[in-house]
Amino acid sequence: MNAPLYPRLPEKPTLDGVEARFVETWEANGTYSFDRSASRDQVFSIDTPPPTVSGSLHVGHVFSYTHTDCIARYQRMNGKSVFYPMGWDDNGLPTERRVQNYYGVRCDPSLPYDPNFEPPAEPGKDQIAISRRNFVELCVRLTVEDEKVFEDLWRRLGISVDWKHTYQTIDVNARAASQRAFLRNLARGEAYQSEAPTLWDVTFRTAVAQAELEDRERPGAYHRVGFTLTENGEKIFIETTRPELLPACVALVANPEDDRYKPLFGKTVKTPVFGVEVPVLAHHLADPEKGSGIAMICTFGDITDVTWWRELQLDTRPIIGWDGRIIAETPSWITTPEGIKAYETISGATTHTAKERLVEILIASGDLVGEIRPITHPVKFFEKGDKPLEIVTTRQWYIGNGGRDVELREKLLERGRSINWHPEHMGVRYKNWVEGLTGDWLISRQRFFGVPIPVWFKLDADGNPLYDQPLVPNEADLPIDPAAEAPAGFTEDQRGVPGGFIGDPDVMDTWATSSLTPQIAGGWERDNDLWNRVWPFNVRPQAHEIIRTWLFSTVVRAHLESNMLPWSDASISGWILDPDRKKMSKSKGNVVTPMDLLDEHGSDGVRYWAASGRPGTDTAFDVGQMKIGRRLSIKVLNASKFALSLGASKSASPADVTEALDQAMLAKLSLAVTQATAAFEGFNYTRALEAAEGFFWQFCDDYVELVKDRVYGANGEQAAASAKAALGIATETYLKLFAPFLPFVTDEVWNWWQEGSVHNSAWPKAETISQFAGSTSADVMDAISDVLSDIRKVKSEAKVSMKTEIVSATITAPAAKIAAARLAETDLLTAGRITSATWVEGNEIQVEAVLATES
RNA sequence: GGGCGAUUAGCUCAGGGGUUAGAGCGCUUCGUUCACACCGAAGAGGUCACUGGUUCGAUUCCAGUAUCGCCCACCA
Repeated sequence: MNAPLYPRLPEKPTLDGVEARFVETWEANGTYSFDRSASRDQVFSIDTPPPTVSGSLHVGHVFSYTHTDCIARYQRMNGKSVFYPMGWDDNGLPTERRVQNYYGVRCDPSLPYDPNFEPPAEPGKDQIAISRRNFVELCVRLTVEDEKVFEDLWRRLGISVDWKHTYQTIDVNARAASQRAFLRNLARGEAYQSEAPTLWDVTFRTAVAQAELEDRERPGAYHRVGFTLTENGEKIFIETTRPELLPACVALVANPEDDRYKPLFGKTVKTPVFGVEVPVLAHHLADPEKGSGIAMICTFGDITDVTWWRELQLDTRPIIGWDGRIIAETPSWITTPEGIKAYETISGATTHTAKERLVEILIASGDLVGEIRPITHPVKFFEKGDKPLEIVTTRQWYIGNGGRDVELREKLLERGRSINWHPEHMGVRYKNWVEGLTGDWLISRQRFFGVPIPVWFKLDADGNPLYDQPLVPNEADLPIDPAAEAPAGFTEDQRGVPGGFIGDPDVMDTWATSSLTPQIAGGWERDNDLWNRVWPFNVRPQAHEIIRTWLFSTVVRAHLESNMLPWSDASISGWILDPDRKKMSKSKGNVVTPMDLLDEHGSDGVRYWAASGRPGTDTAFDVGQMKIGRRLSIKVLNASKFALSLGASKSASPADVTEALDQAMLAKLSLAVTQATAAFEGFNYTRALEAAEGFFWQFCDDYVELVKDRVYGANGEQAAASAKAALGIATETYLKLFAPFLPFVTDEVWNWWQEGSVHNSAWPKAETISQFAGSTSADVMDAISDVLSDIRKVKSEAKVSMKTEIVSATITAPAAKIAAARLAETDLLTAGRITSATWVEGNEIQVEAVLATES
């Protein structure tokens, strides 16, 4: 016996233990390390989405991160140094909530920092008030634990990130980058403060941006209320769903074309009960079809009110406070005894209670007429909130995003058109969003666990903040916390004192930080060497529902700071749907734990399912697909073992491949490589997988069967060598084609007979493989497969074993097919166990056979 | 109200102006136990949502309709 060709080839291949082993090997060998010596054109950089760590990972994460990983692995094999960092989004409200519940604490920014604070082992009944810095420390402590769990899952799934490059959206670098970018926006006049009507969540007591809104259908009711024309006492009826805002009424409005109300324009009416005189005005947004065709404008019931208030330059008469309750103090514009009395009954009440009480008063006074008509209508909510938003006038920070600047908007639209969208139609969502912007980007939030707005305000002699002259820190000192540090030229004991200063109490919107993920991960202004190798990034992978938020805001920041796109390509993934075609969500109880899936179906199996979900397409959660992936992995294991045990050679030259069948198979392989490569270049991992899979099954089912006998030497040494050369090239190549999808099994097989990792090997080149195919066409392989299939059919229909001998066969086929198939006639007859064959020209492939009688 | 996408086999999905529309699962039948029972082979199964139009030819292109999903909208 000769020494075995491949000593590492196992007797009985298995997937058991493969995942744990390679997770360790890859880490130890730095298989996925980013090569910092590569120049920008040799780098492929990925702006990885940072998952929210306060939640749990679900199948949707596994799905979309696999897509990106397949692309990353292809690029790495294709010779790029792949910059594939991982971020954790641990900034913002979800983490705050989790920390409050987990430790039983709440943040009180007015408290001083306590360096010795330790949370209780068990959260107590009453929340303990702690300083912002203490609170943030707890947030960091908890998120570090959560992030470990995430990392373990990603490693197990085979996500090929370089774990030396991680960031948190609350870490020092992220805070410094957010503050630096903000200060530059401020210096250039792109960031500004404004005292303006703001969408306000009364539960969280924070402002909310346009991008964070969602509509929810809520019950409401039309109330028909009479106003009195000042000049003659005539009644004008309006319909409103918010009668409690009557004391905030500043005008009535109707459409300028509405003949019913034309005579009233310019005149005044008095509000019922409160007796406040307000004008009747015309505006094109007033819809004659709605209600009675004339509406009351209040400050502020909805955002149309804000538009009217701004465009018609109306008075401001707010009655709703930051807590969502009617302001306690009776407003100055209510002067009649009846009005004051009515206001006192609703003062301090929630809007809900105020509505009930005021309706009673209006009914009693006869000003509310007819039936109250219940309706269902959409109401604006903060996407994370439980109560309808109110509109409250507050001082907030904004960054220009084109919402109020036509020129900037056009530039941002142009940026959107320059992105390579995958799939292409996703670009429309960007366009729609930018065209629909109605205001600038509100970035300040009245929360604690976030990046502080890095400014202070000087206090005048009376202790009033001078908001128009913010004091800013030096960039070198970032990040700073204005609640804990004093500005230059001041000392901490001057905080809050007349003539001293105060820190801006607000933090930035979470998107104000995550809009800088390329800058944070890429070392902007922190590691110029790294930055110049990765910026601008190649691709932003993300989900479609956050195009308006994450994607758009990242484009805005890059445009303002660098005057360029942050990446050339955007790869948009779909959602996971449950079998009812609904988006999977926790509340429905249909979320499956990813780790359980990996245990059951194997990482490669789960990845196969993920990779079969096409770019941008919502995909059904389907364990069937995972089982197929697992089956494919096992097939790769067995087929490879067989090919190698047959003597597949490691280093063949084109001259070795002399047999037509072998050449035809390699021609097919070359075609598959061409298709897979083109698909990957277009970010279409699914099509690349299909190309690999299509080849592989034909290779297993037909080619291997056809060469079995020849490779053992049935037709001589040279014919056997040809098969061994072809088997070797095919095995090496399909392992590479599958490597981005099935990283574990492919590296396992690679290790049996090659050095290093398949993931660091070179992506196959179609031209190289076609040299081995010579002039033989890929069609020849298909013709042979077709005839082989018909030979099997004869046996299958006769219900006999495939091993049954055929004494003689008549094979009918079109001339071209005959010519092609006969190039491999010997292999075909051997595999079909056909003693003699007659070839006849005809329209269709058909095999008639005389079967040997079974012994 | 505006926009985008989808509608193809029982199921999950590909495809594409040109013979007979594909894959996997499931199903039926058969086979096999020195590559693979986490196996193999063969087979059955489709009016390509509907209505028009362009074309020699439409499942494919165009227009409209319906249903579903998503995004957006000024929600009195």
